[in-house]
Amino acid sequence: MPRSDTATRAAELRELLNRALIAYHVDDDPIMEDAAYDVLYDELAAIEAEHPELVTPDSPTQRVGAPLSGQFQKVRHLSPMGSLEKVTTDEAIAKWADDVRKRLGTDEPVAYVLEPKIDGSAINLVYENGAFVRGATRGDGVQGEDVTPNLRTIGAIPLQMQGDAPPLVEVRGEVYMPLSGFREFNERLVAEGKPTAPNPRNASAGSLRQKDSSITAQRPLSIWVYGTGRREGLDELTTHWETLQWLRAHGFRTNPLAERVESIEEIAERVRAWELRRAELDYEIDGIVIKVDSFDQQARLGSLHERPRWARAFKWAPMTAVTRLNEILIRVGRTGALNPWAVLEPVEVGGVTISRATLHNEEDINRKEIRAGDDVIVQRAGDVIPQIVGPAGRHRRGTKEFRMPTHCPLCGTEVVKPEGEAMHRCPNRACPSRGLEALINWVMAAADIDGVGEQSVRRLWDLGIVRSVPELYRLTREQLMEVDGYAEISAGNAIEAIAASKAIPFSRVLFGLNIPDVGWVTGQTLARHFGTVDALMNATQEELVEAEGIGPERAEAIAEWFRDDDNRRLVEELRDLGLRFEAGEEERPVEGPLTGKRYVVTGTLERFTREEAEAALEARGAKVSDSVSSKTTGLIVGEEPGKSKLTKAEKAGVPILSESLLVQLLRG
DNA sequence: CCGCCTCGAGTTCT
DNA sequence: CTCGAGGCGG
Repeated sequence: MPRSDTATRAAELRELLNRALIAYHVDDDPIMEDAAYDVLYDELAAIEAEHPELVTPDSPTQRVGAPLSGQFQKVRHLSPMGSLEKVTTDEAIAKWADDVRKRLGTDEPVAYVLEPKIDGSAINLVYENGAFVRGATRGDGVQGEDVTPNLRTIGAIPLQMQGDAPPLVEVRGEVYMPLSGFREFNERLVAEGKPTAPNPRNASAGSLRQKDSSITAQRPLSIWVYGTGRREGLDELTTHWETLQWLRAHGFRTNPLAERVESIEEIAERVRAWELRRAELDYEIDGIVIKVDSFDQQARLGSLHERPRWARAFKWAPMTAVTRLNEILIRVGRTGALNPWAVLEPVEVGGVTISRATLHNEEDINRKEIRAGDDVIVQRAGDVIPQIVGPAGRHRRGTKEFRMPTHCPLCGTEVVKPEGEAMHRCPNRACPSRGLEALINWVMAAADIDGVGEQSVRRLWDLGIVRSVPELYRLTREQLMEVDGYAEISAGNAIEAIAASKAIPFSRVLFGLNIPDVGWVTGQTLARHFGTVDALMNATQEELVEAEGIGPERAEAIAEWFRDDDNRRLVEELRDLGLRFEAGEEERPVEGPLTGKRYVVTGTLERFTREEAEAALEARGAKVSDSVSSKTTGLIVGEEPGKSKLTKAEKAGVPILSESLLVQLLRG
């Protein structure tokens, strides 16, 4: 082949391959198969090997260079890469927009551009006459590290700009690792026995700082370009939105989700829409960047402390975080169940600081490979209660699988774990933890005594003053005043509240006795069915099964509890103290306009507390339960409702009622 | 015997 | 709120 023809062919191939790269990475619309690309790439590489003088800097074969020896060079950005002021609430956005309007004049229209805030590495790319000459990390904003060889390996970064090129332009973007690529990358690391990367941001930042660009070339990196720094000869661009279009037209990968809005109200609405869409993306975004569109307005707004007044970064409170699990402790519940919980290095998740989390049971802990001493991922997804998802990355050296203690940490009794059950239990009925937890349950839940809190109960227990429910009712004001925090008046009030709680209905007394499997509802069932404690105490298993919701298992557990002499003595003691052991008014089923209906209440109501609303419904004969099923008549929804209840109601076709409808319902 | 439903129990933070 | 498990109807 004559030399000139070879040169023509090389140029053709270069042009075609570069176009294919843009189609694949930028337009997301491939123009050739991977295999075809490889064939053409090999052809070009062969020509270049034979005619080194035909190699050009923008040739796709030139994306991987020689390994770097020594440190990365520091380079000054031509114009500084500022940082954005953060906002986390709708109100803060509104306040900012207000400030913008005031500074620009209240009747001047302002348009905003919203873009996803990519969680990756901020990068500055310098193009001279259309050629990519240098790229650097953000660094401190003034100077960063020159990582040009590594950036050249990223297919989505054009080595030569498309179309007319200005003499000089700095192009800014965020290099990131797509989630799909991140998963594969970590799988490869696992296969090679290497430590995995904790998150995509670390993986991309680490990839950019490789000394050998052939390693970076193997990493699944991409870029979203979002603007320019210094630019020469681009005076025709007068808005940010136009700049994004221009960048895209010149072969840069701009994010298709970017939007231009003309009112501040739309911003709040878009922010919410994106929060929902966020989980579907193949990359992580931690917020939304909001910019005033017009360059003229941007210039007039200026900056404050190096931060532009014309832009804000809206950030969602992260719903997961990584922190150290310091210790796994055991708490023994009122039924003797051993409950492991994690002591965490305090960390902020979803706007609140988390320092502890429950870990359910041994099997669950080890299935998730949770170990004391490791860094773990803490999550607060949708719900309020934090959970530990698993270890963040590799186990630290020396951390060991969790083992439930073989003996109760409080009384030393050997722990049992019945076949097929998930929970370990301390079988000692006299275990101090059970007595204490039972007392707390009485004060906080069953009798719900005002003026005495969990901490006071614990202190009374520790001081040895109150170690049982009867002792609580024999407590004197003088004794209570030995506890910190109680003066004459508060102690007197508390003693009165304790005495008043003797009047709680029979069903609540039953709940407070700590009979296994007897809670709020079963207490009520038993009170109604048997009427008196004597009838209940002497009931056989067969008689117990007659009651609604009591099967053989519960019947046996209840009968066994009442066979125990200590328990029978407790009942007698409480009866002598004046507690109620006969069903009264409260236990009589209410007949009313809403008899036979079942409601569930979720969220915060304006005119009542949840308890008041539930009591009002029950007073009219309705049954209030706490989970939605197809049998639910209606779900009453207040502010900030539980999402799972709403979706379940929608699925089951259960009507959703507002507070005003509830009021109408109560009126009849 | 399976699947739905309900109950019990343990729980986090401000 | 969520999980585990008993109750119970199909």
